[in-house]
Amino acid sequence: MIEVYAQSHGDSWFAVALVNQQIVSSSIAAEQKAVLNNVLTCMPFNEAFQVFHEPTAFAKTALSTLQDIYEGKETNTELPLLTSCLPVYTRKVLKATAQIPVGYVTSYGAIANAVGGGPRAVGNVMANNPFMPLVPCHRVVKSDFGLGGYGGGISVKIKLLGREKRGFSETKEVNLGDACLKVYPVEYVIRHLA
DNA sequence: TGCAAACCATAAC
DNA sequence: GTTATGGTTTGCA
Repeated sequence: MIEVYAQSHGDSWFAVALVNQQIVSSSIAAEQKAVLNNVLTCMPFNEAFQVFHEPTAFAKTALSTLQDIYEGKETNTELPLLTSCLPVYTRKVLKATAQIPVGYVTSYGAIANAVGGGPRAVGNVMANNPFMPLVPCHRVVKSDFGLGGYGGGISVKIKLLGREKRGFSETKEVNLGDACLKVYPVEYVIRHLA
């Protein structure tokens, strides 16, 4: 049985789907219908689910983490993501994406460089990212610092990035173990918007 | 700028 | 197997 929890805060909706204390999918969107639809379509297997209104302690933690990310806060809580049913390449991309620190962005091509494959393949993984925004796919943009897209709506991506400004000015490299990922200050993207 | 062609893993047929 | 599909990239006019 998959448990689904949804809650609104301010102008947005947050939702998570759990199966025995592990996160199967999560989402942020402007409307309740949209978040629910997101988590449900992202669920990797066909199993009965039920929507609950009283969150368990674990669900509360997950939801509040979503909210923290949405507000641009630093989050250290590591939540258990259930990725075992996803294709290997997808997992590699998600893992790399998860390493992008707050305040920085990278490009689809840069990730492709680090984990192998091509930029479009990376784009595909983002488009189907079940763990939005736990895996910060909003920090992945086009190579010219144009926005690219976002599952929760492009305006959400802009809001998120706007709140993640940390005033960094230099590019940096993140160590992925077997490879390096180049990241750029989020300011580059903001500047590109104007 | 704008457009066309190459790119690459997945899912759907 | 084969085809269709992207949250791309790059090169060239």
